[in-house]
Amino acid sequence: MTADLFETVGDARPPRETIGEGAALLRGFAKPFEAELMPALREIVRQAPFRHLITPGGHRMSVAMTNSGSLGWVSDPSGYRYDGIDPNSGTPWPPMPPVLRKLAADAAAAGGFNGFASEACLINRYVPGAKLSLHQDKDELDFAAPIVSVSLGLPAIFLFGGLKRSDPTRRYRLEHGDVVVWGGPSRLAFHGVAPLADGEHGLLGRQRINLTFRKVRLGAAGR
DNA sequence: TAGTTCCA
DNA sequence: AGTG
Repeated sequence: MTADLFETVGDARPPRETIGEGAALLRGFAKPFEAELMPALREIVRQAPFRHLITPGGHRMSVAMTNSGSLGWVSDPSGYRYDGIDPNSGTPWPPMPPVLRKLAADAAAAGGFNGFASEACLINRYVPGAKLSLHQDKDELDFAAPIVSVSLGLPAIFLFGGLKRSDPTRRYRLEHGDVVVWGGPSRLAFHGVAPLADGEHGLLGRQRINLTFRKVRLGAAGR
């Protein structure tokens, strides 16, 4: 009867999960932004198409990337760096749309970090089989600011470890709309993504899109 | 070492 | 198949 209805309507998972010191998983946080988000992403990708970067070790990354904002993360045989210019076009990365800025700032605040003004939004596209091995985000100059990671499309297994590569990792299934925020003592935590399982997502099809927001430069510039 | 592969 |  009605009692059965109420039992199945309630949330099975908590909306906010602590996954480490200064690290939170915000389930479904990006859902309210979805309608504005999708056209904004389409426009960014139109101006700066996804491309597969080469690591300093000479390997082609399975994840395809592009950027939005005043700075973008790039990798080539000479190393990792942030650059204001898209090496493919020779022109600046597409500006970060207000909806992306707002999503990043709101999520950071919900994760315990007020005043987050991201300068760079790295956009990663995973197709089935694509993965990101365990690594640290340490090319930024400002480690006081957190990392904000937004999941869209197919679900993925997120690996979250400690400050040493050898630290044990925990696995979290991230679904469309989930946001992970890590900073403070977790800012340099090793993390990665397991090979994407095949599937079909109603909005994005056979792919996962991840947005990673970072503050790169030191100090008040960019705030 | 934001890589791949093998093996317990 | 997942983990280390």
